[in-house]
Amino acid sequence: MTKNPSLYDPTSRSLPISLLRTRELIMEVVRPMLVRHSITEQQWRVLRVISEDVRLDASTVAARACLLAPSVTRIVRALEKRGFISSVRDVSDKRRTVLQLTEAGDAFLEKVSPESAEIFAKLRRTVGAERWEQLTTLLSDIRSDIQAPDTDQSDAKP
Amino acid sequence: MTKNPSLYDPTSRSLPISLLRTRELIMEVVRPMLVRHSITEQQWRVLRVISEDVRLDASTVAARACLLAPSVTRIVRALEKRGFISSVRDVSDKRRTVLQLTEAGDAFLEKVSPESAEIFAKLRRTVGAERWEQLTTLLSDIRSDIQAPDTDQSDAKP
DNA sequence: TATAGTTACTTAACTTGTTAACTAATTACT
DNA sequence: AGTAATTAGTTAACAAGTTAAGTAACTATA
Repeated sequence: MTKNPSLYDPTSRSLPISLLRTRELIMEVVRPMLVRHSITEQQWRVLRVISEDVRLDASTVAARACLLAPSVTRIVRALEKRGFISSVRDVSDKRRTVLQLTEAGDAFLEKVSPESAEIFAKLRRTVGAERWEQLTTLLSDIRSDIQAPDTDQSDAKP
Repeated sequence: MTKNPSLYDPTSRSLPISLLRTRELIMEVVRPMLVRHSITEQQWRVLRVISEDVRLDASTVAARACLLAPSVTRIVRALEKRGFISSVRDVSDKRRTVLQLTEAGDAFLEKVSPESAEIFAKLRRTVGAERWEQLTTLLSDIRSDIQAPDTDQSDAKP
């Protein structure tokens, strides 16, 4: 059996693995809070995404929360049952479902907010505010690059 | 219903969500390759992790591949069946399972390697080598910070 | 204005991940 | 040495994600 360490980056420098491990480390700190409030990670993401806009259709929420459509169907049902969001058929395009935060959903976010803020403030102190900012900015920039791979068409399809 | 945009960071700057979205964007490019070689993301991570050391126990693999123990049990069985790894009971601690890459597993990694390298080289070019390095380094550093929250014991338990 | 093609979402079947309970082995304590 | 506590891993039951097929609505085109 040949050990060939030069074939791949060490997993500590593989970007997908590195992103996953870092996220996992952060979520270990955050998860207990979500459990206390009886909400899943995915439901939490959907709430956060919906709270950013007045009205959002299900597909957009799926994309922004990194979920597939069938998962969103279930999560929306759960959040609706809990009274945190409303889902209404779009009048101008009856295929679409328009999702909105309810007052109860908004109140829930407000209730959880201080706890969440404290956790992240502490994490931010641990890694240093500067580096924290650096990371969020880098991630955001890199996503833009990948989504809109700039003017270089050298190996784009003809 | 009150829209209160100041309660939380926009999701684009929330670190857990940002890490997830960035990873998702990268995996969209990588996934077709894994599908072509009939291997799941999780199996791939386990293979990569195991390939980094001569022998590794299942718990260590679980931690490094961001998987839970029961998932590792299943994945190990699948990779073993495919002949990519061997799992043997540790002689000095009979609770432990020692995992090792087989020749076939090594050959598989070598076979997939060029494809993988090409995909990542291209991604790296897209975001710029400098920023790519910056990100991997930042992530690695930040993980160290969180794992070993340095000398500040101001709110550590007594 | 039919109709072929596409889009948005849902449902169903299957696969995976998750939690909790369990077995076996090792370590710590008296 | 003997027993309690801990650790490593597995199993089983359940929850969640995934794929593929299906329905309804909309768009483009002939």
